[in-house]
Amino acid sequence: MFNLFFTHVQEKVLLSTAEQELVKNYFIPKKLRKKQYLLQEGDVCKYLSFVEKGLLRSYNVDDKGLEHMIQFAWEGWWIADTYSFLSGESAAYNIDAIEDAELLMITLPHFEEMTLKVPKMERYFRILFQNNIIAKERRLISSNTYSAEEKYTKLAETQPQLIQRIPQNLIASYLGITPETLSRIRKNITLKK
Amino acid sequence: MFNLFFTHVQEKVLLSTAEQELVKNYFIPKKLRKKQYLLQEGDVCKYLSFVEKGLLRSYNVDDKGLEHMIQFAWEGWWIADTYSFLSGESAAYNIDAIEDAELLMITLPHFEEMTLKVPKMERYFRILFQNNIIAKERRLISSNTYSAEEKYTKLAETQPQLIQRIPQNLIASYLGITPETLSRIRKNITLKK
DNA sequence: AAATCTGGTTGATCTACATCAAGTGTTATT
DNA sequence: AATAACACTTGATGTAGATCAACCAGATTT
Repeated sequence: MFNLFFTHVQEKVLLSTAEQELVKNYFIPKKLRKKQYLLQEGDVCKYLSFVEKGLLRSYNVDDKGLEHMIQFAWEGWWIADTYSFLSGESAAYNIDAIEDAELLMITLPHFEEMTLKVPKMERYFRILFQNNIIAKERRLISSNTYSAEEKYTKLAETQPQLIQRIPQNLIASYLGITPETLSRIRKNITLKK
Repeated sequence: MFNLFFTHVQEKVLLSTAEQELVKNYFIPKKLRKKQYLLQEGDVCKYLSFVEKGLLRSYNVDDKGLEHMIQFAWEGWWIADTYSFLSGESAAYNIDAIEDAELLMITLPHFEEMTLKVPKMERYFRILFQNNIIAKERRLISSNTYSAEEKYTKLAETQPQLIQRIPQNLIASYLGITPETLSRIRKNITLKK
């Protein structure tokens, strides 16, 4: 269950067997069926989750009921409902499974405790978050700078796996465009060739 | 020189006097005049900088020569040229001063070393980055979800200092709209009242 | 096997915002 | 004091992409 997890962690920090055992105990394994929500209705707890298997998405729903993709996560990636504890937004925040998935979850209080008990995990997450900031910055610039077609082609170049695995309508939302526009863009691209 | 710096660090972690001394030695103080670049032309070193005084901006320049604001930073904030070491972008990345500024800079190699030597700083940055991710996520959703007017009014509500202190044309770029559009939006808002 | 649902395509129309262009007031520069 | 440079405004026009609507194919449910 923790195979992929430790493979990924060990790429950034080296844990002793004892540390590994400590870390393991903070995580709760969970399986999700396609379309199932990560959180049950009314669940107030915030989680950070590592994806061992499958594919998830996080998204919010605006006041008009439209979904906006925030992130996709598959094997080897983390996903969290971080956004939701920022107040002042009249938006719902959800995580659910696009494909059947297996996760390792940790609550935020346990996360804080673990990073104190195992400083190497503190380091692991500092590095992870640092890289994530860069990725988000890049996406932000892309969103403000490029046309819909440029955004799509850049995504297709940098993250081909994403294009293959994720339904077009969700990719459209991730890029901040409508499914119709994405469909036309794709048609246009194939015509060019 | 380090007053504000340690005030901010101590909000998240408590450093001993010895640790403070250690940390201090990794930082290089620097003063910048309005419009001066943080990096000299050809400077390859990447820095992370804490703003003690003044106001900076980071931005990139696309292939059409247009500037796109990435971040603003004033007293108590950090700014970095993180984006630039991602390859595959035909874009220049700059940091410069909007107002005269005083900084504390650390190179990336020193940063890595410091976090290893002073684990509390590792923790400080993990928390800092975690919060930054949430902020960027929020900005990304805003960018994909809302109209130009909504983006501006939301920014004005959540970051009024930013509106007061930063020239309109830069705010426009930060929101991914043109200065002309922002001008019209502001006119429109005052007319409504 | 029929019916419903889901993801994608295509067309017609509409609109928010960009672009181009000219003009104003204020702050630097010589 | 004259002039240039800069931040902002206002108007006229163009366009990328949204919206609305109908349709289709494959998968899922009954």
